[in-house]
Amino acid sequence: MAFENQYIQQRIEKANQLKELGINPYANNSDRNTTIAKFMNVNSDIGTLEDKRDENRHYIVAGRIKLFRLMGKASFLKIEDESGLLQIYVARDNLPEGFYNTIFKKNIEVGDIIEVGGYPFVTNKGELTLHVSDLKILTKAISPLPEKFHGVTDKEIRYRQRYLDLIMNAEVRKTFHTRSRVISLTRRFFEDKGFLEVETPMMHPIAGGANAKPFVTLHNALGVERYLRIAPELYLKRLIVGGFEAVFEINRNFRNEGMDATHNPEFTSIEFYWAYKTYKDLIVITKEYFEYLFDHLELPTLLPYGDLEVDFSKFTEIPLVESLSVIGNVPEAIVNDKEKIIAYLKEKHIDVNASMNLGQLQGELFDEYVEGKLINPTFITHYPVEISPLARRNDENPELTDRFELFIAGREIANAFSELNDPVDQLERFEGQMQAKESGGDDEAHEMDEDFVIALSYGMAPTAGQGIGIDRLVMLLTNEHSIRDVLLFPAMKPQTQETKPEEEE
RNA sequence: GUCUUGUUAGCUCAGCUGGUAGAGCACGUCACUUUUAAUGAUGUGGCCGUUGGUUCGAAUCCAACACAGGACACCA
Repeated sequence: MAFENQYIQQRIEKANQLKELGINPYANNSDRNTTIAKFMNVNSDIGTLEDKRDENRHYIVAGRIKLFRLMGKASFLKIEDESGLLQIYVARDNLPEGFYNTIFKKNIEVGDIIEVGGYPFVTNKGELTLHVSDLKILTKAISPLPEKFHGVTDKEIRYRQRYLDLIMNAEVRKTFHTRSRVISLTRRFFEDKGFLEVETPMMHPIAGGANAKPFVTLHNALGVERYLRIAPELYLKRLIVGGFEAVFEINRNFRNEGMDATHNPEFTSIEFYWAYKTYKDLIVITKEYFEYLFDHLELPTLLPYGDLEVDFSKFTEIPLVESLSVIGNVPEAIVNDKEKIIAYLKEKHIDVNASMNLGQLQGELFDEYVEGKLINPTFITHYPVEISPLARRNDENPELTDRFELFIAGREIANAFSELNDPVDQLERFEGQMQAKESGGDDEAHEMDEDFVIALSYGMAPTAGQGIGIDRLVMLLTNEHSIRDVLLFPAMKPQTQETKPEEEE
């Protein structure tokens, strides 16, 4: 059972005692009239006063008890609200007759949420403190909090019971404040640029827009399977066909793949599509976007990330094939020769499927020798057409695409390209992907989406589009190294319960 | 999916080459009206992740399983 623990039983008993005394331990309302941060701010002058106190000021604050130091007829407590931590001084003789001994000392403890009224003063040790004359319990906590000094460090508890993590760890709260700011700023940035925020389906008849395994669900009324979306791309481009010229969507994608420090089955991205623009315009807007974020988040352009230091004033560009030799130190003579790449990789004991085409092999080389070395922001441009089924071919070299991916701290942060708007080419690319799937080489190849090809057949203006992984971006900006630390409720395996008795028949 | 490390009180952790459980905090009781992880005294609290095996005897050794962390593989 849930509440059989002895400490919880003790606390339930205290809640019952409060009820018997006519005090509801789950109060209906609070008369709080300021936050702790405002209290600290407004009363920062108290220490300069002659008595170090001002009994004419009166504030009511509320918060959770984090520390309880009881010293006979007086106590010091620390209470915390979202804005900060405040010491309060509670003395017997300042409270109604009997309150201190029968209610306060006996039935109020660490973890409870209380409301206190009183005046500000500064203690002998120099700490701004609220001198309490009224105290009311707002919410009784019947489960005890983790230990006051070490807090909760067990990652499993922190993720499964995130509320405990948030109660105990102020820096975790700060990370999620930053995450919220990033999303809010992103929205504002694109709105200010004239983009329209749209919502496209989360349940797709065809899992398109990326190469990934989807989650499958069943729509009972229609009797059909639906896929949780792996990307919103094909719907957003349909909107460009429809005449919207700049759209964006910030939302979740779902991919039925492994979980690790940089992958969660559901993750947040922004995708935006911009008509009459090319990938070169996207490079410009991406730089502006980062500048905007750093400005508003007040981050230094020389940003530490673990052992690394990322210089956000130094965005560079380099074509993918060139990066193989220049950054990856792969011999220049082999990078455009399929057989030589296979031989080279074999020599380095890297397994490759012999049926891979040149573009895929160049992608392999890039992943192996270049990606991890891209610390400062780097736009890798001109991806091979074979690994870019939705991107426009380059005018000078049709084997390449007008595409880039942005890498920072050795990780992909964004993927962008001038969109393929030739419907016949798009159809052929889908067919090529289907072949790759059937020949067994690539079980995550892109699905055929005929309806999308038909949409393109009505004409999509030249358009550039980009996706940015918000979770990884937040990781970068908050110096976190696991995606779980920037997701409030990361995916976890269920904990095994005792076997259900009714299923034993 | 593979490898690897971990799982002991509400929390943070000890527990050696097997002899049947320890600390700090928290909690209970007592003292204490300016403390800073308050202090002093005293007490309660354990399916030692689960299941099996070895053994006279298992928190400890072995195996399987579950969950978690890390690394690799795949992906964003």
